[in-house]
Amino acid sequence: MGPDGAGRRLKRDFYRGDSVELAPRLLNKLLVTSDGRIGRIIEVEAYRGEEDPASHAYRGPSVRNQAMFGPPGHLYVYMSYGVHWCANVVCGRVGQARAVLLRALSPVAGLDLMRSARWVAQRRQDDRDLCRGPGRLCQAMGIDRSYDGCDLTGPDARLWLAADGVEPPALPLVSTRVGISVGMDRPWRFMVDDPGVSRPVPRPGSVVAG
DNA sequence: TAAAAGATCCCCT
DNA sequence: GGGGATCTTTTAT
Repeated sequence: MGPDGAGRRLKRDFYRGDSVELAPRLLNKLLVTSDGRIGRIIEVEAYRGEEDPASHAYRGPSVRNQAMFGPPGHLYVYMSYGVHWCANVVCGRVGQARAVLLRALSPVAGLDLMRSARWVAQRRQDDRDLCRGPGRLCQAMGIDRSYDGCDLTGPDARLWLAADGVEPPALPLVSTRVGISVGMDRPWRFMVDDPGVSRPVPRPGSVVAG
């Protein structure tokens, strides 16, 4: 742990690789907010710009996906079905539109803030569901439209990633991505099997290693 | 006008 | 722990 109690903040160079290469390296890293919320990344999906029919960037730049085409180390936030926000870590080079969707965290710190951000009227209040799923993750961490395009490496960042010495799994769970109708053949979903959080279940017919 | 990188919620066993 | 209805923005046709 670093002096701020949340490991060392990742720098720009960490994000320069391709999304398929970066995604498994994000596992077990910490997602940290400036108000003390910390979660360990346990599930991600890689999206690959113009080469990936499931990517928002497949048909080129638009108002929404602008951040995906920008520099690495920034965040791309979009609204899914008018209901929930989803957060992606932009990587690769400018113009490539590579990004990794953050799908689940294991809560580490600031759980009271996460709970108050999420449980307004829900009947079922289970800490295992606090950051499980891209929508719940964003709600718990306070990520909304105002975070779209923000720099995760800037000195005044409200949100960043950190490493605390816990390495990514040597053999992560791997499967096809969730909720897409094209590009289903690509095994670009990566997971840590965290007993503290509901077990992620790869879809039938998917490739599973480890 | 229709589809979307559905997930989340409630209700049920 | 599992299944189905529902939420309502954004983009593409």
